[in-house]
Amino acid sequence: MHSRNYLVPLHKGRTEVDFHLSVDCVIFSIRDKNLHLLLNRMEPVRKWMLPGGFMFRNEDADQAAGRILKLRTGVERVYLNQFKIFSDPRRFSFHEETRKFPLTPEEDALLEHLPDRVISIGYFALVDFQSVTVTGGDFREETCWCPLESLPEMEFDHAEIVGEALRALRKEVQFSPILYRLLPEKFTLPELQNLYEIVLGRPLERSAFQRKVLRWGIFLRLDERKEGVAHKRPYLYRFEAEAFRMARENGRSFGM
Amino acid sequence: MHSRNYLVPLHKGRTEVDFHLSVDCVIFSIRDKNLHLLLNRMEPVRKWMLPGGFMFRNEDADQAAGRILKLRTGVERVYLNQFKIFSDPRRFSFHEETRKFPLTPEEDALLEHLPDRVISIGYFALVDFQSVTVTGGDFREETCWCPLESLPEMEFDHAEIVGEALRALRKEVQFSPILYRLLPEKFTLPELQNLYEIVLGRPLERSAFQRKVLRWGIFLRLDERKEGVAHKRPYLYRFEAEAFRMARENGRSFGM
DNA sequence: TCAAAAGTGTTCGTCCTACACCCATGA
DNA sequence: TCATGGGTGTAGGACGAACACTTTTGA
Repeated sequence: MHSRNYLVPLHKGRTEVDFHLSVDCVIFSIRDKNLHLLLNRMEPVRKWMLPGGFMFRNEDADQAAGRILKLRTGVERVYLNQFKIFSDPRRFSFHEETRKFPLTPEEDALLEHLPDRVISIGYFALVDFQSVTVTGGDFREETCWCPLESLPEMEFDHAEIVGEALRALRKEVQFSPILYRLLPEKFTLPELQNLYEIVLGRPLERSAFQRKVLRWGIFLRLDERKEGVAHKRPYLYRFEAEAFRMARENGRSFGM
Repeated sequence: MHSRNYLVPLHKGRTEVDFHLSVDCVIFSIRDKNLHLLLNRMEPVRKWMLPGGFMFRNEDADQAAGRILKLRTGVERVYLNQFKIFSDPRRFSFHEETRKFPLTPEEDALLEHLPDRVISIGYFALVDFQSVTVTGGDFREETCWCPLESLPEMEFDHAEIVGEALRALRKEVQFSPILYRLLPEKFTLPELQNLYEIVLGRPLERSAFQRKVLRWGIFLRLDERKEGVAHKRPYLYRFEAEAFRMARENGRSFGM
C-alpha cells in the first residue's frame, strides 16, 4: 500500500499553499431615501476600503463577520449574508502593499515568513441607519457612510466586491423579504416600497406592491400611523417572525 | 502617527492564523431517473468523501474546482457553482486525523509546523452522466456514483456539505434553467420534467410544465424524436445559448 | 388491438397591471 | 382649500392548475 501522505498537504516544494483569510463586509443602510455603504480608510493618502479584518483562530467566517460588524457599527444580530469568496491569486500581495511605504525592520522581518496571498470572504449586511454608531475600529480609521451612486475609488478589488454584493442582494430579494431589515422596527409600506425600488432599480405600482407584500402575511399592521409627515399618515407595520416561519414552512415565497 | 502594523497580520502571539484551503465538489448526475453523487474513499476502512483537494498556489477557487472536476470525471466546462464555505474551527484537524493511523517520522515532523485548520469551499457541479469517465484521482482511490437517497456515512462534515449543496441547487432552480446541464446535448421535455420533479421533490403537471419552459424561449425543438423508447416518441430539444443570453437581458426569469 | 406516454386544447381561478377614486393632512 | 401622498376598489389580461382529448408507439 502506498503512503498516506494525502493527509499531509504542505510539503516543501509542493504546490499547495497556506493562506490568510479575511472577511470584508459590504454594510448597506438607507439614509435620505438612498442606499449607503459604510467605508473606512487608514489615512487620508490611501483609498477607501470596506470594513474587514482577518479571521481569528477560534471563530468561523460568520463569527468573524459578526465581530467586524459589531466593532464598526455597535449593532449585533443584524442580517448577514456570505455571498462570495474572492480568491484571485493576484488580488492582494503583502509584499506589494508594504513596498508602498516604510515598515519597521521587525515588521519587515515578519513579512518575510508569511504567505503572500489573502483570500477574502465577502459578506453583505443590512442595518438600520438609526441604530448604528459608527466607530473607527481597532485602528481609529476615518469612516463614512457613502451613497452607493457616488462611491470613491477603492483599495484592492473592493469595488468589485461591492458590485457582487449588490448582485447578490438583488438576487436574494427575489426570495426573501429581507429588505425590511434596513428599516427600524416599525416602518410604513411606502418606506418599504422605496427600498424595493432602489434595490430593483425600477418603479413599482403602489397598490400592487401593497397587496403583494401584505399577502405574504408576515407584516402586521399596527394601530399607529407615522407621525410628523406631510399629507395622509401611513400605517406602521412590524415584521412578525413567527408568521414568517410558518409561511415559509407552508412553501410560500417572498419574491418581488 | 501610530504604526502601520495593520498590514502585518500575523504576529507571534496574536490571534490571526493561517489556513489551508480546500475545495470540495458535490458532483450531481442523473442515472436511472435518480440523482447520484460522485463519492470516493481512500481505502475500504475509511468512510466515503466528496471529491476535493487543496487549492494550489497560482489558482483561484474556480480554477481549483475545475481542476478537481477534470481530474475525477474527465469533463471540462461543466456547470460549477460555488455555494458556501465551511469554516467551523472544529470541522477538521490534521492532528486528530493523523492520530488515527501511523505516519512516517518525516510526515509527522512536517505536521508539527502546519496550521491545524482547514477551511473548505463548497462547489456543486452538474454533469451529464454519459460524458463522464470516473477516475480515482491522484491517489487511485475507490470511486462510485451513489444515489442521493442512500448515501453512506461520510467523513468529516461532508454529509452537511451535501445537504447545503442540495439546498443551493433547489434555490438556483428558482432562477435559472440549469437543470438541463444534467442531460446530454439533445434531450426531451419529459426527461427535463423528471429532473425538476426530483430536485423540487414534487410532481409537476405535464402540460403546464411544457408550456412554461417553452415560453422561456431557450429550448429549440429539433426535427428529431427520441428513438428506442416505448410508446409515442417525444421530440428532442437543444439549449440555445444565444437565445438564453437575450432572454435574460430582457429581464425574463427562468424559475419553476 | 390496447395500454401507456406524449402532445395539444379548454376551462377556471388567481394574481398582476393599470388606473380610478376617495381620504387625510400640512402648507 | 388645495396639492400631494396614502389607502382601497375595479376592470382586463396573463398565467398556472387541472383535466380532457388526440396521436403515436411497442408489446
